[in-house]
Amino acid sequence: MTEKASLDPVDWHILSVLQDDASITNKALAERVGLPTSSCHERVRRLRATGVISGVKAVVDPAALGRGLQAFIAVRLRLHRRELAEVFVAAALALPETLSVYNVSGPEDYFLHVAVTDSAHLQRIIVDHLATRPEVAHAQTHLIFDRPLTATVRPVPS
Amino acid sequence: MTEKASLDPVDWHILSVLQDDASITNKALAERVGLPTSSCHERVRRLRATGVISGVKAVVDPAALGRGLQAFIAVRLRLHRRELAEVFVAAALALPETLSVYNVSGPEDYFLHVAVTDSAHLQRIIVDHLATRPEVAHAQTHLIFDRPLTATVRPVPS
DNA sequence: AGTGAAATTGTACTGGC
DNA sequence: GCCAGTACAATTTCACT
Repeated sequence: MTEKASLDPVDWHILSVLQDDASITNKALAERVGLPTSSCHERVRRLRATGVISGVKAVVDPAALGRGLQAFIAVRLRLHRRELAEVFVAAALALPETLSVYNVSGPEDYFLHVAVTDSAHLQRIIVDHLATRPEVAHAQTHLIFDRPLTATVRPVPS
Repeated sequence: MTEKASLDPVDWHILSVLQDDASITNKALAERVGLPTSSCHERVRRLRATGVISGVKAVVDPAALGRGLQAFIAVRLRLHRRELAEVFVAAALALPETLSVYNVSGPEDYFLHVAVTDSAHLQRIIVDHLATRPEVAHAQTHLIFDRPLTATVRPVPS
């Protein structure tokens, strides 16, 4: 199951390219990594089959849809309502503004990553859909400045 | 610039599918949304041209590569070293374990999203590459339980 | 103008070396 | 792991609502 397939430098090169742009044709990818198309295709097939590449997804920019403000909302649940965690998670995921929900350790229980139009919109979400939930003890907002800086999964020298 | 192109329900349907799996063929996508291939292709082309779809990326699962533990590291910088923020960000992105860096408001200045092999590995990163940096005042770790639950960008009823 | 159908060009993918 | 063939899909063109 967790048989971490060991990747060679060419595999990492392929992953580097595909994490940046997976709409590249196999032909162009093969050229960039210096492989014939059939070999390159087989490499990609294996990376998918072994679960290293878990999927290929279109990235939608919320800012292009008028939702240019992103934030993390750190939520603490009431101790005696922890059994309602699943209810909370379901409600959080049902919010159309939600991008991701992280169940975390530490003083807070959940991090919600949301994309909203402006601070008023954010305030409305928190007041109407989070702070008023009985299982929620506290919600702390962290506005995200600029754009999130996203890196790729890279090899870690063991 | 920020001309939020108004999308109809079919566009949202397309976005919903492509955010889940962008490796679907245009033909299959057209069938699922009930459109001829040419119309569907044109819709997708426009979504890309207007920046709504900012890219197509392969999703790499760190767990399949032996990095099954993820965490947020909330970092607070020293007030009188804020001008070194760019240096810190560069260092954070250079860490191969880093997935994303968020510059946030609130008591903390940065959230680092990292993927590591285990808690010892995480400890090593923090001690060797974060806590010892002169501009870093404090680093608080939030382990991420389970898998992050990721949603898609969806329409928000205005 | 944007949608529906068909033809062409190119690539993805499967056999064999 | 590399080469060549076959089938299929992406993309353009044209007619229509």
